[in-house]
Amino acid sequence: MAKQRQRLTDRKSKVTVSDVARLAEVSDSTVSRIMRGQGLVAEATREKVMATVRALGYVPNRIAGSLASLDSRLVGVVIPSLSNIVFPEILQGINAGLAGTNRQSVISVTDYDLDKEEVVVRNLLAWQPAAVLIAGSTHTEATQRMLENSGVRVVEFMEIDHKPIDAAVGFSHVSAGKAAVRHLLGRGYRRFGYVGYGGDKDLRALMRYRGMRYALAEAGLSFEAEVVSEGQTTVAKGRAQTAEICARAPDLDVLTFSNDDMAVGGLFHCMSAGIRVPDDLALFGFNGLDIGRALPQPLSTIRANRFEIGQRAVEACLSSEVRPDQPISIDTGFEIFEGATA
Amino acid sequence: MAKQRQRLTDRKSKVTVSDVARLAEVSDSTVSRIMRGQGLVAEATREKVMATVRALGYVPNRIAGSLASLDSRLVGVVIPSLSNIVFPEILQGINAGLAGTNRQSVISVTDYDLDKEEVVVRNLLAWQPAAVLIAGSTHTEATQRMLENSGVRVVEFMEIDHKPIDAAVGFSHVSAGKAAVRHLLGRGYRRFGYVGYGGDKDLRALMRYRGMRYALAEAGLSFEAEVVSEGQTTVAKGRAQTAEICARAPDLDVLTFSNDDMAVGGLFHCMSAGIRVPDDLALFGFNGLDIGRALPQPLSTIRANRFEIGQRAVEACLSSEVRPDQPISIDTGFEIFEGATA
DNA sequence: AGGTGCAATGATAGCGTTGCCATTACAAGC
DNA sequence: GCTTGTAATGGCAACGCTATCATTGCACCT
Repeated sequence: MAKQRQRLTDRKSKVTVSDVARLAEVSDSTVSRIMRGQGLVAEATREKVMATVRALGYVPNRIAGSLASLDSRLVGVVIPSLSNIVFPEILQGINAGLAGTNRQSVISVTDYDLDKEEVVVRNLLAWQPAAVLIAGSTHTEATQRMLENSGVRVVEFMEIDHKPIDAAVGFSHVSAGKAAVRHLLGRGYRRFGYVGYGGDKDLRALMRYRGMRYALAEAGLSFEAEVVSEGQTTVAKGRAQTAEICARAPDLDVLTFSNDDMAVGGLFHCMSAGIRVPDDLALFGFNGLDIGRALPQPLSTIRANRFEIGQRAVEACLSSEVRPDQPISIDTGFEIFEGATA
Repeated sequence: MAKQRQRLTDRKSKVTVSDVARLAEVSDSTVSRIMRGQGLVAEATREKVMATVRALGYVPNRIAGSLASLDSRLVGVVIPSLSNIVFPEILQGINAGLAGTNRQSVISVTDYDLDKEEVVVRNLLAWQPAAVLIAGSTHTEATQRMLENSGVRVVEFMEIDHKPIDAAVGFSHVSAGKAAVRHLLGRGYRRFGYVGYGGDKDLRALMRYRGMRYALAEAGLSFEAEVVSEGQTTVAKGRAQTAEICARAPDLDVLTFSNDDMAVGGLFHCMSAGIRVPDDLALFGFNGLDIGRALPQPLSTIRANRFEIGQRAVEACLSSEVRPDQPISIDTGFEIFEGATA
């Protein structure tokens, strides 16, 4: 005699396929087929079932569905921050790429912390995603191993300076740093200062910085002053740090910033302090943000197409279920925007 | 004789609890207990099992776990946009509130489109979230019904101008609009212009606008000119639209903007056009963004604590599994930031 | 010796769906 | 009439885990 277990049932009197099937006088299979829009179903049956679906307010349980079909339709996205406008822009590209597919993104934020990234990746993989899109190519050993062993497609976006696990989409930050400095050297600047943030947390900012130093060294130069802060990038920080570097090293030609937010802050300082830009001091940002273009004096900067990075990252992982034989890198490039501040 | 079905097995040679259990010579239950950190387990057993977990690279399948325990540990978050900095800030508050709990957020974006919101909510509910946090209180009828019938906790954040389904966290945008205008009237401004975006999409901007009109009408006044655009808020748009309104109505005292982005653009236009702020023309924004404070001339605006909104929204829905008898509204308030542009 | 209580572990039935057949109904062809 | 083919539907195990008992082993009492 079967013992009747009670379990957590009664919980929320959820409506299930079986409820719908019973009321519509069809089998579970038929309801399932209709809800998924797959397989052959007579029009009359479909209407009858849909009517009861509406009547009962049935919402399919994707958790059960994913378990049964062994496909979660999820794409995990791992980014370091949401407050840096750059990442929301990439997310828009990702969502655009995902639109029309039946895939859905799940976003996790690491706060530029590789240990947090490890936790976040573990949690993500537990949801059996079809693919993982992750910012950057520097991870803890454990993260690296998890991603490799997971078997799912992994696209590392933002940078292509390292060899990817599976695929990478972005551009070379080292090259971008070099390009910025070479451009400024070409315009005659010689006395460089650097204003940055993120310390050793924002690894891409660090790579650009390295590229800049490399290009300076080529010309027998180096940064004559640097002011770097921790934490997130803000206009206010850029302003304060620019004030500081100006006080510390008054004879600089040009300041390069870790990004546009900071550079805009720098410009605001100059406006307030009566420093003429670019005659007294030139400013050069990075990212090509909207705000830089709208300034009274458009900001000189390097522009990268972030929306495209997101979109192509999605394409890269949706193109095939299996990883390529050789890791692939997709270069989305960058361009110098001359502006009026350098 | 049992027929041996093949099914999609072999798929990814996934490691399961049973695999771990067999190798560690314990039962599935014990492995499960250890992975969840619940129930009594001898230290020696734990170590033995964890060793095999590491050896096999076992990652628990949360899909199966959620189905079995009838608890997904997911909190759905629905926001209109990621490019409007305001929402990432709220997300940070939400993540902060979720930290330490075992809950995890899942973010969906609606692009200020109520029909898209409906789709997004349906997809979210299919994942059986423990709660749904959704921006705003205006939804399609179907969305409203789904949320009501889902039985899960629902927190509508950003505004408290409407009666919520379950709970609301935010402030009154109508009051904020009124407060802005009354403040400006108090400072002697009489000839008002409005520069906005979002048309009838951004419903909260619209409510603030209504509040402004109401307060103007109280004083026997109205907007003498308005320039409104579609789409998302940008500094560039603010600049262009300010130029337009200045050309169209040169005698205005003060411009109120739908938000700070637009107002910053307005200030940039004034700088370029040689319009003295606030003597020739005063500017008043909304949101209290970081950039407004860092300007050479701090932007006059209204500040709301968005991080707190996110955090308290989480608190509200985690405090209890069941809805309160009466819908509750939590007012996080706002404050006028005097600044130097009005 | 025989109970008692508790720590530790095991066995198993679901959780709500879907994949994979099997089955039915009915029209067309011989 | 009897296959044969195809559209439509049904039955049921399996997905990987956890909730809920049941059981075992052992120290400690009386």
